[in-house]
Parts: sequence; C-alpha cells; structure tokens
Amino acid sequence: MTMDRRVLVPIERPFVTVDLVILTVRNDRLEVLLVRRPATTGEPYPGLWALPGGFIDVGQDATLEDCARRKLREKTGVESPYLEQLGSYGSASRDPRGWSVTQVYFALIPDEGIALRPGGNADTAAWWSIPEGSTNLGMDLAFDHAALLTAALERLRSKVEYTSLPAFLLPREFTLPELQRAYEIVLGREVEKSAFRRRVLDAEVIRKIPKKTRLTERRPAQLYRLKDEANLKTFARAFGQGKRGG
Amino acid sequence: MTMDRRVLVPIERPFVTVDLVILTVRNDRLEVLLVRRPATTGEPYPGLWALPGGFIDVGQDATLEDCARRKLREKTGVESPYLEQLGSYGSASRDPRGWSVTQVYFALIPDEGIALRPGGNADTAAWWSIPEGSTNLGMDLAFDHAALLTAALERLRSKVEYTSLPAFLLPREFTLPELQRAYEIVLGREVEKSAFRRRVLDAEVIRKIPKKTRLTERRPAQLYRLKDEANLKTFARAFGQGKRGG
DNA sequence: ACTAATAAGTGGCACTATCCCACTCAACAG
DNA sequence: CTGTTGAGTGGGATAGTGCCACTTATTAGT
Repeated sequence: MTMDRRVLVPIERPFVTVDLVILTVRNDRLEVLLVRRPATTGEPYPGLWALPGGFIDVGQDATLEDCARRKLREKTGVESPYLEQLGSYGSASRDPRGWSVTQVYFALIPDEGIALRPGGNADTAAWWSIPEGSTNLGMDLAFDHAALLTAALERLRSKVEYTSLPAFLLPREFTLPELQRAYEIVLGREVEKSAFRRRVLDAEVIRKIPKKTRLTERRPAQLYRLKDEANLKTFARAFGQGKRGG
Repeated sequence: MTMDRRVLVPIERPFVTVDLVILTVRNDRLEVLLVRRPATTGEPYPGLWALPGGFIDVGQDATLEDCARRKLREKTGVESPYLEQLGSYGSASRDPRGWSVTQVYFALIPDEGIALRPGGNADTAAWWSIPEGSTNLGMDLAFDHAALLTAALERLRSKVEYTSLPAFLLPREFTLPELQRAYEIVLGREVEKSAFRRRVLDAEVIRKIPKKTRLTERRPAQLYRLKDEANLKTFARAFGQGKRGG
C-alpha cells in the first residue's frame, strides 16, 4: 500500500471484516455453515441468515488469515482446514452502517467430529444444503452474502476441474469411490469412473494406505490418503510444457 | 460480513488501501509501473519504489473496484484495462503505522498512448522491466510490495497457460506472431508456432479484421482483434466435460 | 527480372490423455 | 451355489498438442 502524505489519518476509514464460506460434504450434499443474525433492533438484517464472520481483532490477530482461522476454530473447532482467500468486497452500500470491506475466505472441512459452537453472541449456527448443481441457496441472506456464497461456489467448481480440492471435504482416509462421489457432488454432474481413477492416481496426489481396507456391505475398497495435505496439487496439462524445458 | 453486536464501533479499525500492479509489454519485456515514495521524514520507506496505490476515498469511490480504476486512470490515463483483483493482504506488521489491509488489483494495459502522470503528491512514476522468467525485480520495494508483485506475476503466469490474457497487453489490433510473442514474454519460454495458432484460433477468442494487413519488412501478417474484450476466455479442457451434459 | 533471405502461414504424423464401454473381481444374501 | 452389487481393470475411438517440414508473400540485392 502507499499512503497519501497529505492525509496521514484519513477522515473516514471503511470498516473491515472477515467472512467465511465454510463448506463440507454431509448427507451426500454440499453444505454451507450459516449463522443467524441477532433479532435485536438496531442490528442490520435482523433474523436473517448470514455467513459467519466479524471484525478483525487488531490486538489478537496478527494477519488476515489468522483472523479467518480463529473464526473458523471458534465456530467449528476445526484446526487445519483447507483455507483459501476468495477475495474482498467493498462498497459504500453493502452494509447500511457505512463504507465496509469484507475479506472473504472459503474453507473446506471434513464432516467428522465437528461440534458447532454458538458464537460469543449466542448465534444460532446451522448447516444448509446446497442444491446439486446450484450456486445459491435460493433464499435471501444478510448483506451481500448471497453473492459471496455464489462466488465461492463458482470458484470451488472451477478449481475442482483441475485440482484435488474435494479430498479436503472428506475424512483423512477415504476410498476412491468416495472421492469420486465428492467430485460429483461439487461439480453437479456425473464423472466417469475409469477416467477418474486413472487421472487421480496418475497425478500422484494421494497415496494408498498399505494393508488397510474398509469393511462394507460389498467388496471392500482400498483406502487412500492425501500425500501432501498442505499443498493442493494441480492436474491437467495446459499450454504446452513442451520438452525444451521452461 | 457479520458484526459482533457487543462492539458496534470497534475500538481500532485497521486502515485500508488499494494497490495496483500495472503491467504492460514494452521493449520486448514485461514491465511494471512503480512510484517513488516521498523522501519526507516521518514517511515510511522514504525514497523507495512502491506499487502505486493509496487510500479509499469513501466520498468518491462507490466500490473497491471503482477505487482501483480511479487510481489507474489518475496514473496512466487508461480507461478500460483488464483489471482483476489479486487478493488482500493484511497484518499488524506490514505497515509501520499500524494494522493495515491492502486490496491488490492487477491491471494489464497496452503500451499505446500512455502518458504517465505524476500523482497529486508529485510522485515519480516509472516503468521497470521484469527479467524474463523472473517473478521479481531483484530489488527492495517499500512495504511488502515485492511479495505482492511476485504474487501478481505468478498469478499472471498461471492464468496465461489457459486464457487469452496476453491479448490485453497488446494494442487493440495485433497479429498472431505479436500475440505469440506476448505469450512468450509472459511465460518466459518459447511457444511452438503451429500449435499456438491452432489453439488460439480454435478457441475463437479473437476475430480476423476483414481486409486489413500491416505493412512490415517481410510478408504482411493478418490483423486480429479480441472478440469480447469484456470477458476473457478460457481454453484448454479439464476434467471431462463429457457428453452427457452438466 | 531473377534470386536469396526472411517471416507468415499451413499440413500431417506421432503421442498422449480422455471418453466410453465392457469386462473381471470380491464380498454378501438367499 | 448362484445372483447381485459395487470395486477395480483394460482397450479401442477420439481429440488436443508437439514437432517438423513445407508453401506463400514480401523485401533486398544483383
């Protein structure tokens, strides 16, 4: 950033928040975590559902991402999710209280051991199911949150085409059919089994768990785990890596 | 965003800025626009080069993007660039004056009719050449701007693999060899002519200009123009669009 | 004029990832 | 033992790309 030296402290600062689009796969559906706005008079959008989020605590949060992690932890107890910045949205009109900027993050977490914790202001938190193939919930959300959710879903869908993202929606150990199903749920369309397996296995993003196999109704399936949970990998080829190096 | 109702006006708000990574192709190189920080005492990073940017003017700018466009216009006179949000960077330490958040945009503009205009505070503005294949300038910049520049270059490179972005670095009318060269400059590697042409033409992102042809030293080349300058197109295939729809 | 040089533009074959379909394999139910 | 179901494999058809050789259009030089 660069400061305009004529105005060391600008007369009016926009206020800054962090909002989270927390997604998981539950009940064979993609679901998003929402919180209910307090019904208190004076509050904007009372009683409406909204994305979880809030102010940056300049005393507590060292960085924007820290702030997002803290809020996620407070709401779900999840410590190490897949967390990515979606973008920031700022305007004079998006919040009736004044010029505001929100930094939106989206998190992918597995549906295991999640205990929803009401926030300090006793929010009601709940999972909402996203219709397959849709990029919205078909209902109003507070502020511009419906648009933020749509942006997150579009980003997720487009990244899924060429990354291993859906693995973060599953428990640490999963089978290939489960992973395939996660792709299908996110993409909203069927995926061909044989091509899917080759693609995923050739990309070497997951590794077989030696002797383990899960007992189910039918033939047991091989279990896998993400190779490097920190970095998500990219498949597909693109422009022509060529053979002359680059 | 969601406001914590216990604190309607938080005690301390971070300050918010917008910074720009303005790129063009000049002199057969990718170049970035930088401004020099004032040498005034009390200013952070006096005399160092920085990305152009500054505070949001809550009275003038309706949205973040408006703010970015305004600053670009003020610096270069360019009205309709390719403009994309890169992300936001916020922390307690990135600016010595306090907790700050910057919204970084990157703009691609053609090198035609650009008159660099010194900012209101008489900044010195200049184009800096980025070494081919590099993601930095090899010198210090003010604040965390070196990191922001690197992020912008990485984003540009990765998007170039599957989009028509480099067309925005050229004048409205260009030849295929010129476009190919722009790709090569951005990617930092050579691109095969025949494959490049097929790829670009098949993607139908550019259209032939009927009878025009440019007079050069050798055989004249066909001129093209972007089909839809608003939306950039994506090539490449990805996960399996299949034929069952989706 | 004719020829050489240079860059624009075209065409074809090999390679490879995907699509799609058929097949085998391992467990369970009756 | 047989049928059913879902896991896992294999192969031919298709399509985008890498690579390379070829043709075309123009200028410079003799």
